[in-house]
Amino acid sequence: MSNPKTRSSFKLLQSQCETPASEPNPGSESSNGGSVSELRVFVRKKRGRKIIETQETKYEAEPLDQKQRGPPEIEEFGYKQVNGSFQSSNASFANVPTGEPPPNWEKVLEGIRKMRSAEDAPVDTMGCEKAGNSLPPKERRFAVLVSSLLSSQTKDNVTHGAIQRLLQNDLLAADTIDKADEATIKGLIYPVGFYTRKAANMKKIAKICLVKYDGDIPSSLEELLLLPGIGPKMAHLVMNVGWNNVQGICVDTHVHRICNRLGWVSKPRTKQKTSTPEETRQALQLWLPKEEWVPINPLLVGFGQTVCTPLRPNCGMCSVSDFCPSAFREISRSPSKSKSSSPSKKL
DNA sequence: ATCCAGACTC
DNA sequence: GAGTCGGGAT
Repeated sequence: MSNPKTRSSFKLLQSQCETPASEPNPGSESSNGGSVSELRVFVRKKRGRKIIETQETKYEAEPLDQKQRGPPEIEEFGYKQVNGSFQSSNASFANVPTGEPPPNWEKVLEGIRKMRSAEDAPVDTMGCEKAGNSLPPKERRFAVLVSSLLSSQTKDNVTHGAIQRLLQNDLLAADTIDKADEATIKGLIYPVGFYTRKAANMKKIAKICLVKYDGDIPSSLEELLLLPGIGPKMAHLVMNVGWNNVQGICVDTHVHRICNRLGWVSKPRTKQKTSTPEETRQALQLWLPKEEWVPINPLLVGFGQTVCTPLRPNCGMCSVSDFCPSAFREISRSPSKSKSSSPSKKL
């Protein structure tokens, strides 16, 4: 059956724009850009939370002060401080999986691929990057960032419409968004999910990109994570699509849920399920070969929307249920709210 | 009325 | 860890 309500943001991943690896990385330079006049950007990490403020005063950037706060929570990204400035972390990231792969994982993956292809999944082949394709690299990357921001919790066509309206109004670049009215942006991106916050985040992101990255986007994972509204999932997506640089697996709730059902991930040194997508990502990266890091997402997203659904997984139609420890075992969620003694009576 | 799904707050 | 945001689909 067709699946018209694909809300994956990962169509972005499918058609990889040709991004020369030799592209300049303005964002990876030190954060002391300097010569921008009147603007002030504080980027600071406090107990793992983002604190980002922008004001119309003087430019000044503060790198993360991890020393003062104990061990950083993103140490695995290879974050480093050198003379108070950021350093690109690509080289320091250990990307060789060393953990023990779960049994039959290759069969399971192949089985899921078959299910997905048989189902003519429409998950991809269009997307916001189309709008960006005609743009020069810097603008294209910015469009990718905005598209990612908008696409979360939003269906493809809605996201696409919003991007088109932004494009028509010349509001898909850092400088123009920075000047634009927040209410205008809000109106243009409606009805994407959480449009109010996203409009505000777009303004902040535009300002930060303008001041700190000369209108480009951050080129490292940890700097992307500092942008408001950009969390682990989107940061990895943007690294993949925007920079063609795979730093980690893009784990959303589908990947999180399915990997746990399959018994592919667990908390360190235990057999307990992971409790967050971040935890899942780290556990998965311990053993999954890197060639699979990008394709695993669109694969499991589609699978998770059609077969291995959150509420009632269709184990009966799943060809890999024999390998799945959770097959036919997931019971309906706790009927927490049903009040009346007889839940079947509805009027 | 419930579910969806990512980032963030408390 | 639970609640919040904001629509749309069911």
